Amino acid sequence: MSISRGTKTGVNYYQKKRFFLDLLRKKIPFWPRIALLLKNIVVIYFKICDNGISIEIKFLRVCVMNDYLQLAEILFNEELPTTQQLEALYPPRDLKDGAKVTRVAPSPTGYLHLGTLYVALCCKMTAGEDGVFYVRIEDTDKKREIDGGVKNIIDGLYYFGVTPDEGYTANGEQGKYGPYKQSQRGKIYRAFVKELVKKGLAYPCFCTEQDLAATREGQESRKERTGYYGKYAACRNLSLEQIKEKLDAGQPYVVRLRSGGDESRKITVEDLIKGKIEMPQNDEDFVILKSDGIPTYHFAHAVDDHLMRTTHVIRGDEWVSSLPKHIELFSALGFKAPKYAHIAPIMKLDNGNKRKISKRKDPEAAVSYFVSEGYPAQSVIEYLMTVASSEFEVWRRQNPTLKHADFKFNIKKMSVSGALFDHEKLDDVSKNVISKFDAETVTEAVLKWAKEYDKDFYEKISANTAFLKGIFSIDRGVKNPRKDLAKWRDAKDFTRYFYVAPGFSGLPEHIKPADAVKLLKEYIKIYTVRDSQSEWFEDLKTVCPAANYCPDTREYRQNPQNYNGSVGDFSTVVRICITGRQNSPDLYSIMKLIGTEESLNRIKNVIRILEEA
RNA sequence: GGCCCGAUGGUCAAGAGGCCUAAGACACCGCCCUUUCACGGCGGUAACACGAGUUCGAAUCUCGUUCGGGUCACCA
Repeated sequence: MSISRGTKTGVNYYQKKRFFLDLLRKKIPFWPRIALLLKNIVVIYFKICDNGISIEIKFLRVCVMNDYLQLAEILFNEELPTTQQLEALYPPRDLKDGAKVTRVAPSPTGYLHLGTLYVALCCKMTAGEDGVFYVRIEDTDKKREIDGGVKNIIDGLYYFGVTPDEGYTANGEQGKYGPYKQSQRGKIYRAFVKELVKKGLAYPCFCTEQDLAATREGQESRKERTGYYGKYAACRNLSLEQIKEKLDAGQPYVVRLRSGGDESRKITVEDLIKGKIEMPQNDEDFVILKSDGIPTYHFAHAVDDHLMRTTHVIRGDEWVSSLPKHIELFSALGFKAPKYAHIAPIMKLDNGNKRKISKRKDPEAAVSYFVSEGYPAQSVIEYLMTVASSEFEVWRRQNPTLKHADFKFNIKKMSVSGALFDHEKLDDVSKNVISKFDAETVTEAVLKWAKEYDKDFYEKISANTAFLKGIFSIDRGVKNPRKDLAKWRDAKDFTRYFYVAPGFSGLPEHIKPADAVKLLKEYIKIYTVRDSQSEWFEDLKTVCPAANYCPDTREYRQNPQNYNGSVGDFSTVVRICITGRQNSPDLYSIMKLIGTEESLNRIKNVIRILEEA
């Protein structure tokens, strides 16, 4: 991070320039101007005697200070810590060299957003073992705040294992850099605003909404850049008397930064993800303290991230455009700016156009969606990791058993533009995750999910959990497990035929119903539960000749013309009888699990249907 | 509209002037394995937005066009 004009002293380039311009433009009334000049002379004299450098710097401070000092006292007539005290209260962190301090700063306006989770994950991965990842609550907009908003967010973060080291945690506030809720940091913000006012870097503005709308309209009709800057900054040069008058009249006001920026000059920011970003300097006198005394995001960001000693500000890239404001703020406050990393948002396809995933339109925007669908937390995190880093998947294949946190995450390698949310990919990732779970884990998870999100299903499966576990034990725990389940909600359909006999939806075309009937009739005569799958299969083979089906698949493949079908086809018929589908886990296990009687009933039922047809 | 940013298959992406006849993953299709269903293995379809320039040589650097995204509040 760098700024095109360095600031070596307490007073920056903007201030110097502004003072001279104001002087030249005669914005300062006549007598004070003379007074200023007189004082000026003295200072200049001093400075020349001293060391002869930075004459104008000292003079600004001395001359205008009186009014500003008074203003500050009037505006902030309360006991406030000094900024020096605050600096001492929140000293630089004692961490290993190169350790990173990151944070996620959600506002409690609803549920946890997928984007917030994503950013939080990147923050936590960046902080790693040595660093600190903390949660700060940005509740500076009281209008949008909702009840339980903070809890929603923290619970969500914990559910997905993106647990903070500091700030808002499950155990309440933790850490020495708090409070971590902006609504509780009023004095801190006001202390810094006061300091700014003292330096002439901030001033009260009494413009009403209507005033602002009017200037905006004027600007628009003249095709000028809109905003509160330069000559449009109506309250910028109010005299102390004028301000007092309005204050006495009880007019509400905001505090604005007195910007020293020049729109024709550029700032350069080295973003960790996007690289070099060049933008015009900020020249807007934007609001730093709202009329309710609460700071805006911009101001809170500068103060909090400085005081909380954040080293890496990782946030959504919708913030890129306010970077000039933040840079100027850090400079005005005399803070060292943190490193920035702006993450591209997760997008959605909407009518062929990409757009940011939206709370209103997309169920996936709320992480609660993934919870209610029954995606294991780990699946969502794994998926988010694949989006965050293209190297993650390769690493995962090489290290199937390690935790995602062991992956060496490099935020610099993140994609510059937004990725489309890919449901199919999520399902694939999740199937892999679930396929590695053991039966016990799956059973418990499904039970837990169903209890919360599908009562009927829960009633059904909780009656006999051993049976349920039996279902999930089939083909599980082997070297290459099946991948039937992407989410717990899938379990309902997946387990359905274990509980109720399936409907009959027909045979594949190449199997003649008459043949099927012959085979099945023979089969029910001999069916009995066997001790092994191979014995079970032998039974199928034994029945085959009844309809001239070939018991040997290889032989059948070589001479299909000699047969009506193969033992493979017959097993499909049985599968359809038992499960109602052509695709299921190991049939032998299923039949064993549902029991001989039920198996025979299902087969008999299909025989009847086929004969009636 | 101003200001920023971006553009490689349907999707996510590797790619840093010659290793590019452009990797890998998802999806799709085919084959193999297999006692069925799967799992797995192998293979296939499919991309450098367009136009100039720089260069012996461009997916890669520059400019322009087009398209896409973000942002322009007393919201974060």
